[in-house]
Amino acid sequence: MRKLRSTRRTVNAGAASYRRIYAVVRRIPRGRVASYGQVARLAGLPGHARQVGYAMYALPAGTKVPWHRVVNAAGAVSRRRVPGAELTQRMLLEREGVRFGARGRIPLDRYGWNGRAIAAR
DNA sequence: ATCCTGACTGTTC
DNA sequence: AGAACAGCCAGGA
Repeated sequence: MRKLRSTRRTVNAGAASYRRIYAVVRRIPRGRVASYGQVARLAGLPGHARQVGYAMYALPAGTKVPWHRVVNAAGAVSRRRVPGAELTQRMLLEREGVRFGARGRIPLDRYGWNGRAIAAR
């Protein structure tokens, strides 16, 4: 893991980042959601929200990572390349008790994960 | 190695 | 509240 440092820096860093990202996502409590930016920050990659999305995209089918708990900063399910998957995510969240607002947006002040413990609200 | 695209975000209009 | 911009990084062509 740490034997390579300079030449493969890019690839290595990328893989390590993915691991960190997944580790953070795994920590999101059931019935809570976190934004891509928040996950990035907690993973030690501030400002790399986009990469978090990319990492999610790279997740294999049947993963144990609760990727559906990651939404964008607006509290909405981000549109994806493959239409329909958004509904899957929404379904998974509703199954955990997350309620969606009028325009399919989740009130982050209520379901947002504070990054450590479960906020009262 | 260069260019384009994308599960994003904060700032500015 | 919604739209335009620029920044960031990885992967495929």
